[in-house]
Amino acid sequence: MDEKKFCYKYPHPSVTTDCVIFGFDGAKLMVLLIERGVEPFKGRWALPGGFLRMDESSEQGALRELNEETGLEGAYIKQFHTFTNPQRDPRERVITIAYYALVRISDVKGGDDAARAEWFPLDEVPALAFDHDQILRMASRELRRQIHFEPVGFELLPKQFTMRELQSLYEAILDVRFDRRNFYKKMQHLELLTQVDNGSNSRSQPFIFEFNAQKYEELKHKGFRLEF
Amino acid sequence: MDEKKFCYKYPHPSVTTDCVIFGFDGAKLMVLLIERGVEPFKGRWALPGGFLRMDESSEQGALRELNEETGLEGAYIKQFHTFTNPQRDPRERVITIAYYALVRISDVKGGDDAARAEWFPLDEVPALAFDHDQILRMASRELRRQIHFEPVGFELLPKQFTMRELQSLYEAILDVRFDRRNFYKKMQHLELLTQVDNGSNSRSQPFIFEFNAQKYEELKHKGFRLEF
DNA sequence: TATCTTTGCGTAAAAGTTACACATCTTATA
DNA sequence: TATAAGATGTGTAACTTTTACGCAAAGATA
Repeated sequence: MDEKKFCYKYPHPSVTTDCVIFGFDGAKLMVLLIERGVEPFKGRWALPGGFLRMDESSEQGALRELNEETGLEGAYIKQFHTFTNPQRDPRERVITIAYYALVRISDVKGGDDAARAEWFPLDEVPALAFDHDQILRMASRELRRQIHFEPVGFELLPKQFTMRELQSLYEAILDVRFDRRNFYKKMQHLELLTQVDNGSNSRSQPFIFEFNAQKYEELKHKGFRLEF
Repeated sequence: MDEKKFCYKYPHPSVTTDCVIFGFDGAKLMVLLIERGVEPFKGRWALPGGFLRMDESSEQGALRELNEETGLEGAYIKQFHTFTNPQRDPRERVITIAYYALVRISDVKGGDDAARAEWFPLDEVPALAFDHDQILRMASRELRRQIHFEPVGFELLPKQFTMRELQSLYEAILDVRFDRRNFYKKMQHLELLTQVDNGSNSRSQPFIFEFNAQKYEELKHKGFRLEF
């Protein structure tokens, strides 16, 4: 079955989508990788991804791959760059449209694929297959940049969370430390969070918050910025 | 000559690069468009672009197209999105890797291509071919976003310029008005500009400035932000 | 000459950021 | 049980940045 029946006047590259799947375990930013079962780079860790079908957009393709790998539907994904180095795949010319996804680790189930999948702390990722190191680096940089302008962090947190959890998330992504009290006031001032009545209003039982989706959309449009 | 000799087991999309070429005429942000000479969309205005060759990266392809169209070498270009809607080209599946370029209008010569090319003010661009309206909108948005963080504006200005010209550029891109005196002080404080000795130090002969490339790189790395 | 515009510089009020202090409540520990 | 340790929500003063506007000097305009 090596029949090649799709013919063109000029050569065409193959097109794939790859996805950097970010999660947050409460302390560190994590990345989901899969172990390659075939050559080239057999046994090496790589980003999940696959070939783009002719009837789907790259976004649909990335969501499909994400679903096959994690069981998730409709997660937040963002296209951030297309990698086109002619030598990036040793077999043939392949360009890849790269996305990153923000997911809740607890929502991820084992994928359909038999491939072994594993979460790695972002700062402990081993050398990856192909140019995936480069893709991962750019994804991290773009996520950091995006989170300055859009409060996308909540995609990584459970629906309800404490101020400390939110702060830990931002500290992990931006790799900085904030003063707990100033962070608290800043967030309060942004009016992005809604306080949930958790009954017990005691001191060491921290308040529970939810993101205010309406305010989020507003800030996303008006331009939001988080700096300390 | 309809011989199709490049054959694959699975169908492959065509891959092109399109480029939104921005210029600044001293008052308005401009875009360079070309008039299509062939169907589909014959006679309509479109973004310059073309097919990606198998031995070049998309960046090389975009620079090549830019050179063919404007005669420019090594201009500033930035990849910002890849458009993959399966129906975006009525003939066949084509995905396009989109770039924007920042150029000095005065440096642009007529291109090699016989195609008619023309500068349009960004807010007076007619309906374009394919999905190029959408591509142009996203390019404008991304440029606005980028200019908040990186002082790329100087790519659009002559090497030497006055403070008022710089302010006009920022006002045109961001579509806002600044207080002349506050803009002046802010720029001074950033230390991004070098004052050129233009001999006559009189009041109504404004100072001439140049961008300080070293400081530019520094700010680009550290994270720069222009807000008023 | 008189008037207007442009430019560079100055300054005070408002807003935002930073660095802490503190009382309260819970949990851990002796 | 008493005490120490840690976490949380609130407050506040010093400092920096942003904003709004005044002003004099040098052309340009009439």
